[in-house]
Amino acid sequence: MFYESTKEEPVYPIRTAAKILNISVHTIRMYEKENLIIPFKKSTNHRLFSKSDIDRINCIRSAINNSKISINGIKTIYAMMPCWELMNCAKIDQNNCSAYLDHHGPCWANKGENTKCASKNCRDCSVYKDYWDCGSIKKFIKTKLKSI
Amino acid sequence: MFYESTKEEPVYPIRTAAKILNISVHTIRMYEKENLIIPFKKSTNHRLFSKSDIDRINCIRSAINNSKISINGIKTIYAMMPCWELMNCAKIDQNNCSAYLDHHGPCWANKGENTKCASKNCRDCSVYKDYWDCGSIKKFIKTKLKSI
DNA sequence: TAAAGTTGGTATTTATAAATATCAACTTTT
DNA sequence: AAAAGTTGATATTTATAAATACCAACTTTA
Repeated sequence: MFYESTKEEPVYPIRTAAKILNISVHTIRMYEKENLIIPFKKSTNHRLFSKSDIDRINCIRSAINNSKISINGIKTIYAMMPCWELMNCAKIDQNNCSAYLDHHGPCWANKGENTKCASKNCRDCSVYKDYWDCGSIKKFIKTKLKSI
Repeated sequence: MFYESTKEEPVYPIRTAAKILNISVHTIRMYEKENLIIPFKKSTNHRLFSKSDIDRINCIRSAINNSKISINGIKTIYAMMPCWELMNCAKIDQNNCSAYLDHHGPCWANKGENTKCASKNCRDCSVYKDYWDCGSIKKFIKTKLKSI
């Protein structure tokens, strides 16, 4: 019952989401292909979007249209997020993980085969859910560095 | 004498730099206007570029042309650099400094009026000189977090 | 079971970022 | 003092990222 009332509940089919966002269905699917979003998928492979997904996509569109950051730019900014700190990854995992080593995309597009993330659903991960704008990513870095 | 031999020595007039980089003079000036580069300026306001400047501009062009990151994207990535850590800024300076608070451009485009950076020439600062690609910025974050 | 909606794919359009061209005034060099 | 180069500013071109349109096959809904 609690879950039902959260912003995370996947409720909107893609067409409804597109209408809310005032964009085309295919634009949303492009964002998925580019690894900017991870929609919920039903067993039949149909996508469902939550209120939080709508917020997230609105943020992406603002980055593109207002801040004039390209999609590849957004992916690179996502790559700056110190996911290994949030997830408390072991040193050995870090060096097996292209999310740690690389800087071309978000961790959920890069996760290593043998890390603790490999078996997880990134849609439910805090790195994905809570850090999708530049401000919150920089804020995370600040907070972590403050504890040195 | 030692200085004369470094990569930092400003030696190329803008036209020469443009020829080396195989771009137009105005493209270089646009990068400066966008705060991606800080050319050395003679007393007559004419620009001079060092070997290091050439490397830096080549890196910027690769980000634009190969990685497909827009100029505003590059500026936002620069904004992720924890300059306050490298500079050991006082807490009080941090909260007066838009480089710390903002995330729309590099610190040298944002430095606060009353911080220790205000009177410095950013061209000579390590933040500007040593952290101009995504790899080195992420690496800095990694290294700093490791010492927690 | 008919209507409405979704899937992945390719092809096309559109919007605009990035780069270039042009300009008169000024500076440096030889 | 003439030639070469630079300055900032505006206007224009070009390259392409972002978004849209279209498609046949499949799924859901009522």
